[in-house]
Amino acid sequence: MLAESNTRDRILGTARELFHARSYTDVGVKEICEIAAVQKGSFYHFFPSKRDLALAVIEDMANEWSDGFVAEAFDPSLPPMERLDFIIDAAYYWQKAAKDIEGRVKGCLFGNLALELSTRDEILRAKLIAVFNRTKDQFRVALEQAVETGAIAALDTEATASAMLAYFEGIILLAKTRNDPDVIQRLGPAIKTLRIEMMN
Amino acid sequence: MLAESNTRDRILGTARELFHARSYTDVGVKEICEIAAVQKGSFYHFFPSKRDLALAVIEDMANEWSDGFVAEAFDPSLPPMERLDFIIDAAYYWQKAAKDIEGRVKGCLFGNLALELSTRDEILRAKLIAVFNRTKDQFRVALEQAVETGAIAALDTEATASAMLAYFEGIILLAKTRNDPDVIQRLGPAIKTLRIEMMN
DNA sequence: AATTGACTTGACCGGTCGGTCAGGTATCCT
DNA sequence: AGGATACCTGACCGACCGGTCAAGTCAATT
Repeated sequence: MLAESNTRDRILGTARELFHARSYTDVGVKEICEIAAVQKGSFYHFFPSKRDLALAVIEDMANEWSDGFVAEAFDPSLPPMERLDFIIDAAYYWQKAAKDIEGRVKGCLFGNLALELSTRDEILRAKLIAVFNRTKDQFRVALEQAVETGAIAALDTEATASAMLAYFEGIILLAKTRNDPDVIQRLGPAIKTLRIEMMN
Repeated sequence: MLAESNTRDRILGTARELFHARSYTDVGVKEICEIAAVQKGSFYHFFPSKRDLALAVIEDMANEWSDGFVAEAFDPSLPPMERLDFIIDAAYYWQKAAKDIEGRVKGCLFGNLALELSTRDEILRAKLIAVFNRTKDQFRVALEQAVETGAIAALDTEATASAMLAYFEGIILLAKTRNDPDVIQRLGPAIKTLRIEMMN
């Protein structure tokens, strides 16, 4: 087999786009199938249920996110605090591209799904937590190195990393609500001012 | 008429609770009617559509939010920077109460609806922006007074207020995803460390 | 050549969705 | 008293939802 089943990938790809642009509930499997040019029955050959599709979408996107977007921004050869600017920049350009092309700031797929589904499905929620934790750890490593190199004063790197992740998701939420990517550019750099001291 | 139509209020109240606990799409008007003990036809006597109900819920909750929760936390007799601790505390106790009673951190109704609906309905989105703006203005006033009284150095109060709102929503998003109100308590106080300098 | 099994097709299912409507009751105004 | 208006009842609607299934197709294996 040449393409290792591109049908599955087509489903996965269109589902990801549609879920991101709208929401899980708002997008039906019928619509996904039509756009992916796949028959309903084929869909259910690859995914036992719509929920399992969501699981696969998260997994798929999480890898691309960790290995692409985040990995590039958190480039270890960069000075640690500069990585924060990089990830803000990356988020800005990404959302701006969506706005320019589709007219809409789509926000963070994980944040969107987290608010929509975390009260409904524990397994989905666990997956989302794992994605958030991986991103938080990237922040934490950068902070640890910044402390080591003396770029910033000692602080609670674990808590501050979580705070930065929260702020990151918060400004994207606000940018999506206002449908204005500039929010990220304007508010983003302040992520470097967040500090949580060590508790004794 | 004694109660000025408590039917409408019952619909509004149960809709608010259900939308908050789950989501707009996930809750049907049938379910709302059953719990509110109202007939379907009565529902559509008071609200032309489910969307208009959402509009009314936001309006209703926004008033309670502004006049209750936020107004108390942003008590003008408090030192300005202390108000920030108050609103974090209030958010914490609110989410903790939900967790203790219902087992779930429900998050911020406005944030939830913003991510769910802002790509789908422009009027709903405008209403949500208005709510966010009112809250942001409360942050801004507190910051302005803090600068006036010399409690903090001069900064861009408008931008910093937006940043604080974003951080506020971000930690609530994270607390909801982790289903852990302590996230708010741990990360919340760092809201005071956020700073955006004036642009020249 | 026969068999297997992954993949595809498209009709079909029961259930639920938001919304409608004809009819009824209670209250207030004239 | 009579009528208008506000509110309520519950059966009903077409559309759409996620999901099923019997009947294929086709390429690789034996």
